[in-house]
Amino acid sequence: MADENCSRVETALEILVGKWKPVILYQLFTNGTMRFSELQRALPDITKKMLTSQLRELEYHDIVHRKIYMQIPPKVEYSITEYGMKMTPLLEAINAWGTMHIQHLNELYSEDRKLEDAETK
Amino acid sequence: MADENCSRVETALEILVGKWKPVILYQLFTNGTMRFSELQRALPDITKKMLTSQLRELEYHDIVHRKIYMQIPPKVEYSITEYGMKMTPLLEAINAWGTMHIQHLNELYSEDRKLEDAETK
DNA sequence: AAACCTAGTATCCAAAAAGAAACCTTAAGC
DNA sequence: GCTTAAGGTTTCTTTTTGGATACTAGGTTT
Repeated sequence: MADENCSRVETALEILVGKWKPVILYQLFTNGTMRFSELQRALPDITKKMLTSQLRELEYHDIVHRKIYMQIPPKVEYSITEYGMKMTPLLEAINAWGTMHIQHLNELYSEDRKLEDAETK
Repeated sequence: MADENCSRVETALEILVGKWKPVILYQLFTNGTMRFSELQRALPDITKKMLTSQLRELEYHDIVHRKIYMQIPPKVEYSITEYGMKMTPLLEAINAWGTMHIQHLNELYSEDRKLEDAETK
């Protein structure tokens, strides 16, 4: 019972973590449908391998849809599924909390920065 | 601008990820104040090293408070800070989404299980 | 005087995740 | 018949995480 709540939280987190998923989701949420190469261009620091694996995981979770055009050279389009759209409130909640928390950390540790500023003068 | 929203999401996630943080938070949220050894007993699979490092990170983020009693043998108590309590709605949102998502995955991939069931007969 | 207690550190090692770079496919264009 | 294009996969290396074990401090108990 103790661990059931946790496993749900952990399940939810699995989908978000992996360093690149938030940015990938962000791209797809804001740009709608995107080709593989468009995602690569939008996220220059991610390798093909990583991009592929993260997209596959999101696809497995029914968050992202992968549409293959049978043509050469290949064309593959990625988009957020209808089910994936249901994540919007969650992402917004996380975003809101993150925003507030960055602010909070700033207030907590701003003393350090004041000292640094004073030293550089 | 594209990455600012992401960085907030990522900041929020940093606090939750690290495999053990959700369980640690769960313990502290449900049990209130706990000693180091109590946490160890409640989470037998986590090593001292991990428990220490996760608690220190949570402490840095002002989610967890660490109270040291100057006595021998040492006594240290951990608890959720007042600020940390503000995470409750977020944790509940993540938990709710996770619950729904597990259900969704079940429905999506239950075909496999039906086949397995048929085979074992 | 030896052993025990708590809350850790320190050191070393294994495993997992991530990155870099080369390779693959197949049709069209030069 | 060589190159290009898109969307990957494969292989190898590096980095990051996590775990096991031993050790510490210093007062209390045996």
